[in-house]
Amino acid sequence: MTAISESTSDDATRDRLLDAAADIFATSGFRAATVREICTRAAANIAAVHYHFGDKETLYREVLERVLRAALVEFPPDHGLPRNPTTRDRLHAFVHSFLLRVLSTEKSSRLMKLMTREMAEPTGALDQLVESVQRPLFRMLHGIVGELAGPDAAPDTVLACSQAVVAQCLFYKHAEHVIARMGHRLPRTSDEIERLAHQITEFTLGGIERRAHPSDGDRVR
Amino acid sequence: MTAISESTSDDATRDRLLDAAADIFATSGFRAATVREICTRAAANIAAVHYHFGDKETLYREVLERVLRAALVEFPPDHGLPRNPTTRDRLHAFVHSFLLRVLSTEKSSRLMKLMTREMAEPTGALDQLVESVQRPLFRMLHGIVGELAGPDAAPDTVLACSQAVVAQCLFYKHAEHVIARMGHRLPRTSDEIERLAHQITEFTLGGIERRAHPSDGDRVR
Amino acid sequence: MTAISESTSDDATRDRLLDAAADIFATSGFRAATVREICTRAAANIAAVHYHFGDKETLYREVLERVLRAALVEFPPDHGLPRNPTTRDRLHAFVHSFLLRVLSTEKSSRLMKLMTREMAEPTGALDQLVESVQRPLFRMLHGIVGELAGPDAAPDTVLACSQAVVAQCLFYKHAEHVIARMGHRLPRTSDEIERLAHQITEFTLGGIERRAHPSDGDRVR
Amino acid sequence: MTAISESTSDDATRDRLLDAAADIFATSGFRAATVREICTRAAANIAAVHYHFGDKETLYREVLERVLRAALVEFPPDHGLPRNPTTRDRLHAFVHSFLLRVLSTEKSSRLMKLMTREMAEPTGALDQLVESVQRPLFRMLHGIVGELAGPDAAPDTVLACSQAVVAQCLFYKHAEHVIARMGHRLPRTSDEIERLAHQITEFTLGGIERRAHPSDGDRVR
DNA sequence: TATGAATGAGCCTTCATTCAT
DNA sequence: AATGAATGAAGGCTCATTCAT
Repeated sequence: MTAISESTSDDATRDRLLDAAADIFATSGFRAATVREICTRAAANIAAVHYHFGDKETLYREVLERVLRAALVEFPPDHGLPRNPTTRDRLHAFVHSFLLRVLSTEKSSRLMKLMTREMAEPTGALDQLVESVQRPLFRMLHGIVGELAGPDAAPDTVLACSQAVVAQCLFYKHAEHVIARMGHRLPRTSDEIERLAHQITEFTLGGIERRAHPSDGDRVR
Repeated sequence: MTAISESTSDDATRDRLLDAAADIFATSGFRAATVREICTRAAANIAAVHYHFGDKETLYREVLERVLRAALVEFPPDHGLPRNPTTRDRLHAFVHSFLLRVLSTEKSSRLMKLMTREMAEPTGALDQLVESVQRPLFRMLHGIVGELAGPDAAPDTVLACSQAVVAQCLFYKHAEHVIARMGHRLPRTSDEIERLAHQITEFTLGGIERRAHPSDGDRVR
Repeated sequence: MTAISESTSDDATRDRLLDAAADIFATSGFRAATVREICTRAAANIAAVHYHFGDKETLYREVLERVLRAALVEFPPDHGLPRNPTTRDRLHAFVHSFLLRVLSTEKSSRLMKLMTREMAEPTGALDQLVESVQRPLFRMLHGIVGELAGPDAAPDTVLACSQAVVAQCLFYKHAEHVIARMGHRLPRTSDEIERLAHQITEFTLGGIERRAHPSDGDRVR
Repeated sequence: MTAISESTSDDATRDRLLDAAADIFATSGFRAATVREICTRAAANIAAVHYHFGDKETLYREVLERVLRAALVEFPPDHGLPRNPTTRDRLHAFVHSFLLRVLSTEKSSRLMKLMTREMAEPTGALDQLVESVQRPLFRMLHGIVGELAGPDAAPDTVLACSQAVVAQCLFYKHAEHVIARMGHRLPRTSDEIERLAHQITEFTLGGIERRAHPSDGDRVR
């Protein structure tokens, strides 16, 4: 009942609940996941979720936030950047870390699908994530793309190109099942992810150049 | 009692069910949608879904297939193509029609979200759709990109560039809510969609060129 | 609409319904059988049962009665009796025909299970059957047993012995599944049924004798 | 709130459910019985059956097993046997206890009808009961009949005579309704049951004797 | 006469949440 | 602080029956 004993035992159960919930939400989605299953896997009482988090949705939000933060810590957007990076280096690092967060480990991968799900079908947990995580990231990307496009590029163009980068990165998570069903290989290993990062970076550089300097003419027929 | 009302009402209930189901599935997703609500909105009895479709999932599949086919009829991938189109024209038409299917009308837009949802969280209805709809479309796109990249382009490159096109088009539907929450404008009017189609086409052409002819050097810093 | 065309077409559907219902009731029991399945198998409309019989239960009663009458016609209780039968012959014929009705053909066998079911769980269809079929049969058996027991036998004894005969015959239908599960063979062929009839007859004669002439002493330890 | 009511009410709901289920299953059978009615009679919530038993069928199996075990404890097959029983005593005790289990108290009687029902229309709960209860009982009976028939009796004969015993005992439960409808009295009181046990025992002894020693000739015409 | 779409009551089950202990 | 039995609303589905044609 004291603060000490409280925080000790509590936190253990609380953490087990968060871990179990992450697994089960990732596997089944928000609706299909059941509080009972989460508590069972966490070796906790059926009432534990209500006790520690109030309700299922609050638990879900905490899981989402926690997972996203952990991924950002493991793979920050300046991941693997050299000392004096070029703008291109920074774009590549952004893309590469994005893909790593989204595709790398089995666990992280499954958990990141929650984000994809959330984007297609927001449950209300999305709002806070947009503000605390996605907006800063996108702002960083927007800055990089702005530098690449140059000072004369139209704001619309910079925005569209930035969105194209995000679109390409998310696609491999979002369309995961369709890609697999079409018979195409999904990047899983470090090498595959690195190669994909390179491809996206190059593709993007080409796109930006053409959008930013249309005066060069259409070299492609 | 007249011959007219007779023939009209033959499949009236069935059609009303399909319409109502499209609305509600689009709004709530498969799991959250309830048969009761669908029947109520269709002004039909609770048992009507079972009578006409067997179960909820079959109704869902029929809605999905029906919506997709209707969209493809309204906006075919060669939508608005001139008599003797260049390859670039064909890419633009593909992208433009894709966006129109996904973003244009309020109704179609909401319905297409079902596809996005399905891609993130397949229910089994996806398989048949991949085969009957998505694979042929992707093959067409792959052909176009192959022509643009030229005969010397690596197969991997052509595939990746094709995926980049799909990724950009889907993004505006898939990340709809996030885009809105970030304060960016979603293309809704014909003009906006047309402009976006142009942007994606140009971006893609730039990307393909750079990926296909890397020897040109990195003109962007 | 004339009486002629009426009876022709009607009777055909009606008969198909009765046949189909017999099969399905026999297989699934009254509750588990569905009107839809019966109509489908009879290649009739879903409303046909209501049209021809009023409701499911009336159809059931007609099936039951029809099956029982058919079995009694095929295997009457004096089945195979010689010209001047002894009382023992008549007992044997009674038992044998009883077993044949209950065990012989696959179809008849399954249908007779309806009777067993009905005895354990009467649906209201039993009353009329008791009166029209079972009471006359039992009266005949009671007469036979009375002759065998002799004029001095107590009424109670005659009744109990008659019931013992019925009990033995019904057992092989009623406990069918348990017998099979215990690993014992169920009589199916004519020979097996005939042998069982002989066994039951002999057992019964022994029982009657001992009950009717207890003065003989207990020869069995 | 007291310790007493606490420990008592631990499984109170579960027990009330079992009692209510026994009543209602006995009256209506498995299919016709509804979970709602059971819960209502047990003064429990509609979800209580799921919580305590998982589903309707598991509840049914537990009721069946419980009823059978209780009956076997109250009336074991050596019920009322003297110190040094003869084989005939043991047959009588077997028959008598069988009848008591099946016919005695109102409650037990109704519950035992579940077994009868189960035998005519097994739901899958029968298998375990056959193994755990019926097979050992039948083996015991088979031993008794074997002793009575003597070492020279054919195995077939011993089996058939044993089945005849079971058939006679079950008949009064299985054909309960028919017997009543025919106007014959069903044994209910201890005296009536005892008299019936005596009748069946004697009838069986006579039957066994005749089947086992056919050389004695047919004393009954 | 015969159809088959439509009805509505009801069943089993599921699940997040609550509450007495 | 923590439990787990109990709750009650709701969901998908089934089926005999009805009714307009």
